[in-house]
Amino acid sequence: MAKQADTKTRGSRTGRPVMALLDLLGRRWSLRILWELRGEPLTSRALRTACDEASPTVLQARLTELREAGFVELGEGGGYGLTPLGRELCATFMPLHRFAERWRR
Amino acid sequence: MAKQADTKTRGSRTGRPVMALLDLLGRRWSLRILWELRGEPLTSRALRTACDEASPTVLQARLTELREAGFVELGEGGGYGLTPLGRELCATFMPLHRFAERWRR
DNA sequence: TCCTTTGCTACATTTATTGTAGCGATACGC
DNA sequence: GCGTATCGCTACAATAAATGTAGCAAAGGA
Repeated sequence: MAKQADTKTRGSRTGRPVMALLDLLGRRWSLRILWELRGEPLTSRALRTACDEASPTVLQARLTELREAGFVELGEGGGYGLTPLGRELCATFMPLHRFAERWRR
Repeated sequence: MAKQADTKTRGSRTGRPVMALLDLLGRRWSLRILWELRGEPLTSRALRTACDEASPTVLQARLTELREAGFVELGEGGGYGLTPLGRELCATFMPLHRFAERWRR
C-alpha cells in the first residue's frame, strides 16, 4: 500500500473531496454525532448519553476530527455544537430520517 | 450494557430506525459502496477497484449487510447494483457531492 | 473546603479492518 | 478435452480501531 503523508484523508486518493467526506462520515459515530447535535449544543457527557454511552475515547477522537473538518465547535461556555457549515452538512442528510422511517429494516 | 438478541442493530436501542440506518452507513466503506454503485452495476472486482482496492473481506461483509438491508442486490448475470430502495437512499445523500466540492477540507 | 461537572486521557481488552492468498463455479478460445 | 480467465466469495494472520473502565486537571457552586 502506498503510504501518504496525510493519513487522515484515507479514501481521497482520487483527489475528489467527496471521497474524503465519505471517509470521514463513514467512521463509527461520526454520522450519529452530527445527528445528535442537530438541535441544541450538548456537553461531552450529554452527547455520550445521547450516543448510547459510546466510549469517550472514540467520541473524543470523532469530535476532534469533526472540529478539524469545521463541522463542530466547542462553545465558549462549554458544550459542543454545529458550526454553520456543520449545520448545512447535517441538513443534507436529514432526509435520511424520513427514509429510515419508511425502511424500518 | 443491555444485551440484545440482534447484534446487527447496534445503535438502534432506542428503537428509532434512523439509528440503525446511521449505524449501518457508519461502517467503513458502506457509504463509499453505495456511492460507487450509484451509476451502473459493478462486478465485485470492479467495485473493489473503484474503492481503492479495499480488502475483499470488508467489501464482502458490507455487501452482505447492504443486501440484507435491501439496498443492494446481486444481478442474475453477476454484478452488484442498487435496488430501487438503495437508489432512493443513494439519492438522499447525493447532495453531499456538491457540499463536498464547496468544502474541500 | 468539599462536591460536582466540565473536557479530556490512559490503558488493557475486544472487535473490526487489512492484505494476501486462494477456493469452486462458470465461461471462454483452442 | 485443456488451459485460462473471470465470477462471487472465503481463510487467515497481522494490524488498526473501538470498547469499557477508570481517572486526570480545571472551573464553578455551595
